[in-house]
Formats: sequence, structure tokens, C-alpha cells
Amino acid sequence: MTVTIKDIAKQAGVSITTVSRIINNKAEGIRKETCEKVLKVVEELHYKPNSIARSMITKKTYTIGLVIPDIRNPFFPELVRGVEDVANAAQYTVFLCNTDSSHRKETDYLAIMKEKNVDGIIFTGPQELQSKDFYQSVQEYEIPIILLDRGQEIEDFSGVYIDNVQAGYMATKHLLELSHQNIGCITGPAAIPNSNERYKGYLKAFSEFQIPVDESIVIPGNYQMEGGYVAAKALLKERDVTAIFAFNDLMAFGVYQAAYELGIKIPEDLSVVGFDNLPFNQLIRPKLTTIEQSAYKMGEIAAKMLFDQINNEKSVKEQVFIEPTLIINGSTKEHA
Amino acid sequence: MTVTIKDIAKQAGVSITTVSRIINNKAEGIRKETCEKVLKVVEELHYKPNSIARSMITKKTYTIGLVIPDIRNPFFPELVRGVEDVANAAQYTVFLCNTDSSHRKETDYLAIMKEKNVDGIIFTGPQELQSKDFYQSVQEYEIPIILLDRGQEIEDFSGVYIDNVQAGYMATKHLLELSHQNIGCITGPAAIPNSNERYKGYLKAFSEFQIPVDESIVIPGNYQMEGGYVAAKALLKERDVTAIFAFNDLMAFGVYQAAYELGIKIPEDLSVVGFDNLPFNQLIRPKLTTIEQSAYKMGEIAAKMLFDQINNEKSVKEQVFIEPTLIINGSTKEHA
DNA sequence: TTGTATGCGTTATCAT
DNA sequence: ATGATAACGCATACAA
Repeated sequence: MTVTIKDIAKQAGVSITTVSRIINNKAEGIRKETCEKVLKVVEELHYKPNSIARSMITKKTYTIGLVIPDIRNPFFPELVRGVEDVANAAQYTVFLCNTDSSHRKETDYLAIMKEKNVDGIIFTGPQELQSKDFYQSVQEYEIPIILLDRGQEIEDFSGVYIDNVQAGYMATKHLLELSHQNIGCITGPAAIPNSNERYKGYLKAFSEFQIPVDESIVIPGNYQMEGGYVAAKALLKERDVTAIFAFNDLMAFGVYQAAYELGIKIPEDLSVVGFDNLPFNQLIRPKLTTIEQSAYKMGEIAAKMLFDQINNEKSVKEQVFIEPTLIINGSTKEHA
Repeated sequence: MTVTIKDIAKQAGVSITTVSRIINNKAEGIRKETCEKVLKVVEELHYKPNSIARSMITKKTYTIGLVIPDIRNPFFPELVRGVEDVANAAQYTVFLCNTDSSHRKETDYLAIMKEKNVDGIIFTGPQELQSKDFYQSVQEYEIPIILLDRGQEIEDFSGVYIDNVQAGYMATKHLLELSHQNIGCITGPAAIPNSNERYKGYLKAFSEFQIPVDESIVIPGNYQMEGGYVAAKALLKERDVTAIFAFNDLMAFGVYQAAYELGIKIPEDLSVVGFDNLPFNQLIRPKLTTIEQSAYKMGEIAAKMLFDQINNEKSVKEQVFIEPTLIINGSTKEHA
């Protein structure tokens, strides 16, 4: 039998109200002796308040939902930790929900979060552009929600995103400044917003350097290592590129492999820039020059924004764009 | 204002009991018309039952706690997914709790799980041997709990573990069968059980091949890349080894780096075996021969065991030891 | 300084 | 086939 506030009250010879006050630090007008007496009983019986019952009254669960595509995608563990650390510090617990970007799983989980009365939700949707209809049902739930990393086109939701245009710009500019001109570009799938944004940055840099863009060396990838490998093989065998900007690290590693097989040395013969700064960047040689997204920081900021919204009830929507960082490592070199 | 069962009852002109029965599929003795009428109102008002209130009565939250050291450790995302997939299929939601193996955070989270009335807990503790005292407090909570990956020495808890002796044995045997005799061994920190188990396997293989073990080429590492690097430098410069068995992949990658810097070719001059089969094994060349732990499977099994315990209330403790798999890749080669 | 009573939204027991 | 009501464990308005 689990011990309740009633048991404590009886055992200590006081009312449950008194116990409640004491365990909730609202003991202002309570005698020290009573306080100690109750606390002693609490200790003895190992009493733990039932947060379920508490939530019934307070309408707060001190729980948030974190909905992401897949924790196995190496981008997410950092992000999740960022969220959790902030949540934990605020006495919150987090539900982890993997959706595989399946519309059904997303909808299901969102409904479950509603039923479980989470105080807020942090949501990372699929890469593909979402119809607003989808998010409308979420709005009906009246639960504070922060979008994370994906969905910036839905402007009536608060969200935290990477400034992908700026990121693409920085990466490309870095290569241009190293005197590269034939800079191959391996993008993400066509429909994916962040890929398109990065490409805008690529164009912007070329434009700034007043160099024409050769669209034949812009190849769509799939954000997988394999896609980077295939694209790189095409670029290196048929085209005359001295540098490649891959829109994520996984594809950049594919470029490494292709170069390796073709006997092309990085960075002597080919400069490579990636995107993500995945943890295993620490393990490859030469280390990849890449764009750091700071997933941890994104998670932190999203969580902070969420708690702001939860606590202040301010429904001011804001979209935060995080400045990426260019991490210069050994995979890029001045073009002779 | 959020809509409750009362609203549905009023709107449909029935009692809340009837509504409750219908939404819980206990509509056996209820007229079809009534049923449809109620369901229609439920639909119209977008009613979602409040699982908090439901839990008050049923004493079930359909929630489990997953307590791990750090999701950023590449071993855990797979494991977490394994747990979540099973949980999700069983209509459960999971709290993710990162403890950094801090005793305080562990204790705190466990208490929080108790307060939030989770139906069960899956717990991965710190590497270091735990005193039974610690787990005693958990037992008082009377919540089903499954230990995962760490804590096999606490035999009165159910748990899922890797058979580390077998794993160490398989890795070493593989090298011995490739005619290596001077097989350097980079272990984990001394106090860590799984390292000691793996070492037992190492010894067992040598014993089986009737080859004496040279303890001077057994070097304690720290499970970090840096530790593998340092140990490998020592082994390769001062000792005469033709193969190295590192007790995890991270250290094996350190071996790669050391070999690279010393101009030693893998696998031509040095065979290397790791442990974990981390995802980024796919990215390095040559691919690392290693032991696969199948973290996903561990998570799955642990979750299944937990639900067994939750549903059957059978308190039969069982310890499951998962057979590891030797993944043979390009980092090992017959010794000339 | 402390206690009594009400209600949170639901399920379960017992009627009808 | 359906309904009234107690109970779950707690916080809170109101009393004393």
C-alpha cells in the first residue's frame, strides 16, 4: 500500500491541509514544532506526493513532450540533451517521442501529449514542407508549442531554426576566399526547405564575388553518405572541380570515400566543406571543415522559449534564427 | 476551456457513465444509437479523455521511465529507440532521463519517476560497481524495474546485459585464428565490470589456444579515443604487437590515429578489433572489425521484460545475457 | 496557527 | 440498457 498525505496527517496528528502546506513550502504560518513533526513522519514513511493527484488540481504536470523524427539521427541526441538539461533545471520531465517523420505517428503522439496533459511541446516535424492544416489541429489543443529546426515556413508558430542561408553563404565564401572557383555543390533533396536555403547562401556568395555559377556542378543529393559518394564520383570524374560543398556531413563523408577511391587527396587536390559537425568528425582525417549547427544550443533555446510561454502565458510568436559557425579544419586549403 | 466527459454527457443527453463506457470500448450492453450519438458529440467537441484523471482511478499511467547516463553517448540512441518502439506499440509513453551517471541525478530521477507514478522503469546505471544499498531504495518504490547493460552483479534485479566474457573471447579468438600471438589489449578502467568480463574472455581464448598471456601488453584505457591513442602509442613503439584488441570502438579509433601517425598500416602491419560497432564505423577506412552489441535489441528485450512484469505481476527475476556478434571488417588480417 | 470541505475528471460499484 | 454516486490523492477557499 502506498502512503498518502492522509497517512502522514493521521500519523502526525494534524490535518492533511497542514501536511500539504508543509510539503509545498507554504509553511509560513506554521509552528516550527508542527513542521518538524510532520517532516519527521514524512521521512519515516518515505512519503512521496502523488504528482498525478496534484496535477488534477493545479492543472500542471511539469512534463513536456519532445517530438522528433528519430533519435538515431546523430543530429538529435545533442538537441535532446539541450532540451532536457533546461527542462530538468526547471523541474520538468520530458517525454521522448520518435515519429520517423510519419504523419500518423506525429498526429498520434501529439494527441497523446494532449491527453497526458503536458505543459508544452517541442516539435520537430518532417523535412518536407507542411501544410498549415496539419498544425491547425495542434493549435486547437491550446498547448504551448515550439517548433524546432523544421517548419520555419509556418510563421504563426514560435520556433528555433538555423539560419541556413547564412550557413550556406559562410561555407561557400570560405571556399571562394581560398581562391576556389569551381565549387561543386551537393544539395539535399529538392523539396527540402533547409537545402533550398543553403543553396540561396551558395548563390549569394558567388554573387558577392561576382563569379558566375555553373549549375552543372550543382548536384542533388539525398543527405545520405551514399548520395554524397555518387554525386562526388560524378563531379570528380566528369567535371573540373577543386572544391565541394556538401549540404551535410554524411554526404561529405561520401565525398571522402569517392576521393579516396579515385586517388584524389584531400585537401591537396580537393577541398571539402560539410554541414553539421557531427561528433564523428573528431575521428576522421583530415578533420572536416564544416558548419556547426549547435544542436545542443538549439534545444536549450527552444526549451527556454517554451518555459517562457508556459509561465508568462504570453502568446507572442517569435522565430529565432541561430547563427551557424564555420569550423575550419583540415579538409580545406588554398587553391594553387 | 477544455472539454470534459461531463460536457459530452450533457450535450449527448446521457450520463457520464454511459460516455465513459463508450469511449473505453465497454459498450457491450449499450444501444447502437446511443453509442453513435455519443461518438458524434465526442467528434464534434474534439473530446480527448484526460489520462491524468483516469490514472487516479486505474492506478496506471501507461508511462515508463528510461533512465540512462547520456543520450549523447552513441551507444544509447539505438537502445532508446528499441525501448520506445516496444513501448509505443504497447500504448506506452517514455520519459527520457539523462543522469550523467551522477548518483544525485539518478536518485532524483528515480524519485520523480515514483512521484509521477510510472508503471515501470528501465535503468542503466553507472559503469562502476554499485552498492546494493543504492538499489534498495528503489525496491521500496515497488515499481517494476529492469536493469539494462550495467548492474549485472546486482542479481536480485531483472536485467538485460551483453555477455561480455563471450564477446572478449570471440574477439580474441578471431585474432588468434589469424595467427596473431602478440595481441595487445587496451582495456577499460580497472573498476569497470564489463571491462573485467571482456578481459576474462581474452584470457579464456589464450588459454584455449594454449598460448601464454603477456601481461605487459595489456594496458588499461579509459574508453575514450584519447586513451586508445596513448595506449597504442606505447604498444606500438615499445612493444612488439601485431594486433590490438581495444575494449571499445572509440579507443580503437585512437589506435587508428596512433598507427596513422607512426606510419603503421592497418591491416597490413597491424590488425585491430574494437567493441560496439558504432554507427560511424561505416565511415572509416578500413572499416573496423568489432563486436556488435545490438543496443536496439537490448532495448527491445528490456522493454518486453518490463511489460511482462507490469502485466503479469510475476516477480520472477531473470537476467538475460545477449550473445554478441563478431563483425569482421577490413581492420583484421592473417598474420604473415 | 490549524482544520473542514469542496472539487479536479475520471472509473467503478451498485442501483434502477 | 443506463444512471447516480463514491472514490482516487491532493490543493485550496474558507472557517475557526
